[in-house]
Amino acid sequence: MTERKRQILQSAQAVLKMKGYAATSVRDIAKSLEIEPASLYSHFSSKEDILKLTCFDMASKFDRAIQEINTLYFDAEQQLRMAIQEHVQILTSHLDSAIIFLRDWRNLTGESLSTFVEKRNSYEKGIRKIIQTGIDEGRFNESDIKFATLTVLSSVNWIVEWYSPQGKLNANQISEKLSDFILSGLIKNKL
Amino acid sequence: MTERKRQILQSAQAVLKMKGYAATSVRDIAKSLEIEPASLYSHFSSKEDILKLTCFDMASKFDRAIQEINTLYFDAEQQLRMAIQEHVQILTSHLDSAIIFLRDWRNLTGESLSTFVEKRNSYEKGIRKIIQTGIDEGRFNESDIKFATLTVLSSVNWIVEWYSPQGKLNANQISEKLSDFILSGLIKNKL
DNA sequence: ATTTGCCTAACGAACGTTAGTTTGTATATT
DNA sequence: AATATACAAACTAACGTTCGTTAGGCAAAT
Repeated sequence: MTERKRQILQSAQAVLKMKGYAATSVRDIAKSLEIEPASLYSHFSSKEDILKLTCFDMASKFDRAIQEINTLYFDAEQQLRMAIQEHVQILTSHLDSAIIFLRDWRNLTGESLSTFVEKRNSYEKGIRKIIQTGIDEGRFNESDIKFATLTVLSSVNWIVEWYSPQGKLNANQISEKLSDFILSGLIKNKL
Repeated sequence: MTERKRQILQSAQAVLKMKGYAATSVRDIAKSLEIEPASLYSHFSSKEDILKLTCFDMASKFDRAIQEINTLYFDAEQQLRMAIQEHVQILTSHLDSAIIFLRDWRNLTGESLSTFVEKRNSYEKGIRKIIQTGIDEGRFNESDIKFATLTVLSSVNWIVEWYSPQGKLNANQISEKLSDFILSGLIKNKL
């Protein structure tokens, strides 16, 4: 990926996050870069190519993080805290991409869509594994695993709806608060 | 609203929830009803009209629920449990509309958009008020109020991403689990 | 001399929407 | 009972616009 391509991608993402992928035209993206629409095709093969790159880039970041954490020999609580911290870190440090990744992946088509869904499920499985470990260790409540996993992911992902780099909470403060909140709902013998 | 209009609206919502508002054409909607695109305009003034009706219908359902709960003289925990139950009930019993309401409101324009955001903020304020009461009563942790509110709403709203009427959990079971989870994160002296 | 990055011009397809008309059905009048 | 009126709901045909994309060329940098 050339410097210019990365530059264009970034500008495109800034536009896409505002109106959403489907409602944003190639001409909108071009305008933000002050170039002609056709010029984009020197760098990308299609509009969907931009979406694909963005979604898969983010997916692989999450994938890398969870793979690493899953192989570490910490206990479930520590692992979950780390996973949340990494997750929040990725979201907040690539906010434009993150918003597109979370909202617009449904506009992928064909093979891209199915591969993306696979990757997403695999990540979810990584989180689920941590929670399962916590239950097996007798540390977490024996709650519905799928339910617990989705609730964790939802509260983490929603931060893109309100997070601002100028806000009073930075990424680590958010992770900590969120981890405390989530773990108090998971950890045993505390009610 | 005539019977036919309601019928068309319902069919339109079923289509819209799948591809999203922006990616769904008027022709897609018409096809699902086996009528001509132009025929839709006997019932709706524009494509956005369908979105507007859907979003504001849902918004007023939520508004009605929170208004009622806010005026009841229960304690904060009971109020929050009720609010979550009502919220889940509304989401799950109007799943198509709920998905459009949550995902596609950004496609509203002009006055509709700003009015919608107002209504949404007002609902959020209703939830926040309950949590604030809990803190004032000394029952809830003195956490960041905005943070707590958004975390509550995020975990509740995310259920539309996985809920199925055929799933093993019904609306009330989900509300209960979710309430337990959320309240364990809010209630004092339990850690 | 080749490549990179952008341009102009334009393509066909799909878009939301309008105008005007036809059809079927329920109600009111003869 | 037969006929006229009214209205709802659909139709055909088409409008101007915007869409994503392609072809081919030009200028500057390597």
